[in-house]
Amino acid sequence: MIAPTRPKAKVVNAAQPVKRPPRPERTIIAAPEGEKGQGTEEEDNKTRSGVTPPFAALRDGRWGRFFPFGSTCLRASPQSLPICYNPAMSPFLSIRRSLLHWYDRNGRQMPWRVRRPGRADPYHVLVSEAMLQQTQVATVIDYFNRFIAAFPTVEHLAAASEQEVLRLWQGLGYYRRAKHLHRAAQRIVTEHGGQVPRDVNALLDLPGVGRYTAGAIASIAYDVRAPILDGNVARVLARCFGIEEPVDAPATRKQFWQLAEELTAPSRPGDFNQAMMDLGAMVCTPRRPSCVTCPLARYCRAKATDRVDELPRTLPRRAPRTVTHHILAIERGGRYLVQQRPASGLWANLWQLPTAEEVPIDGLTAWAAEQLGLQLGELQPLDRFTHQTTHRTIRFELWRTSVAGGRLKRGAGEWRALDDMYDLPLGNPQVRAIEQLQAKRSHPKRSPSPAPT
DNA sequence: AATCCGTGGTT
DNA sequence: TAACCAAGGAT
Repeated sequence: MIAPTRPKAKVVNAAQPVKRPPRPERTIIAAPEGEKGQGTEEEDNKTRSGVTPPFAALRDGRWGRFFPFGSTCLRASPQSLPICYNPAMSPFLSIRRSLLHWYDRNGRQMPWRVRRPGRADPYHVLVSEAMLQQTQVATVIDYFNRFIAAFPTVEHLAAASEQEVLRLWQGLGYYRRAKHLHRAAQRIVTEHGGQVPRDVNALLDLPGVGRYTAGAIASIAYDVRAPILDGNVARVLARCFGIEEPVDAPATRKQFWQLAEELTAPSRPGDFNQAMMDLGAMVCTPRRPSCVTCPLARYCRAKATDRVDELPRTLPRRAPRTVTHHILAIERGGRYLVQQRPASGLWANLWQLPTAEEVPIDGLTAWAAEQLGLQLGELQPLDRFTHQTTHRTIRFELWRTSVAGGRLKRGAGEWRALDDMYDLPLGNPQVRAIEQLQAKRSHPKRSPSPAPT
């Protein structure tokens, strides 16, 4: 099998992003006037039987009227295209119908997703959408089931402690989401009578709920015609409409939202939005999309111009910074000192063994005296590992030590047995450190540990 | 507006 | 395998 060499997908990232060749004027297709606003099934049907309406198109920020998919519409790829949409139907209507038809046969089943005619529990949608932010479906499912088992209703969640919520969130990452979801539940109980709001603006007012999440909840839980724009939708739109601008550039995000709003089906907005995301996750994938099974292939400009592997473009990212943290396992009478992290920043409100962040080894003694009020015994190296986050590569070094003097400062932590630490919410590096302590607690002498550097 | 916030999956 | 990406939001 011959694999043709493909150009790298991220052209913007590969080279210097400073100078991009001037691009032809930008054009984004949008719906004709008649399809804007709160559409209905009747409106869909009416337009469907009518004449192809001219499309409004956005060119360099100015709106004009053009015929859909004609050579005048998208200057980025002016060659004539074999577009095979039903000429009696606007492309938006064709796209909606094709996508919903595909979704009815290929849509995924999920614990929080109930197929028509029944609809999902709005509380379940709220919880799932909070968990799904920047997190894949497969990762979320087990967390969602455990979470709903622990907090079956919004009242249960509102009444829980933040520690309980964080403990169920442990391992999912972006722990601020847990705090926001918890507070959102409390406000839903006190301000909305225990009912997840149906109104997008009321949803937007909840902590942790942005434009995407508000649209997702309104459309999926209540079938309100609210648009969504997530990574999947942005990718599908960029390819389907051949949009060359970086999808994560603020200037283009506005236009993607506009496009998403006008494309969202009036009759089944919840299913339409989920269909776009399923399509992006299952067919129109970031790499090697399955165009042969794509229900939108007929309309796809990226496919017609053989640019599927080029789109969507993204802005270049900053390289993560590398830092070193020292974890101190301070033992006293079979227990270890643990403390809660600050309420903001990395692993906010989670617990940890005292960890000196970006402190050189020869400063650890002074650090412990200042932060904990303790004089440390000899430092015994136990483990070292690296941990990746989005913006940092953290090199962790784990040391076991004892208390040689001093008195623990107030609020600096508490002493716990290793086996009792799993009651506390912990980030992954701390879990690993505690597991190392457990594995080596009966062999405190020599170990194939890192040499201190 | 640019940066931060976690972890796991994919190629 | 290193880079990219994921049902984004807050500051």
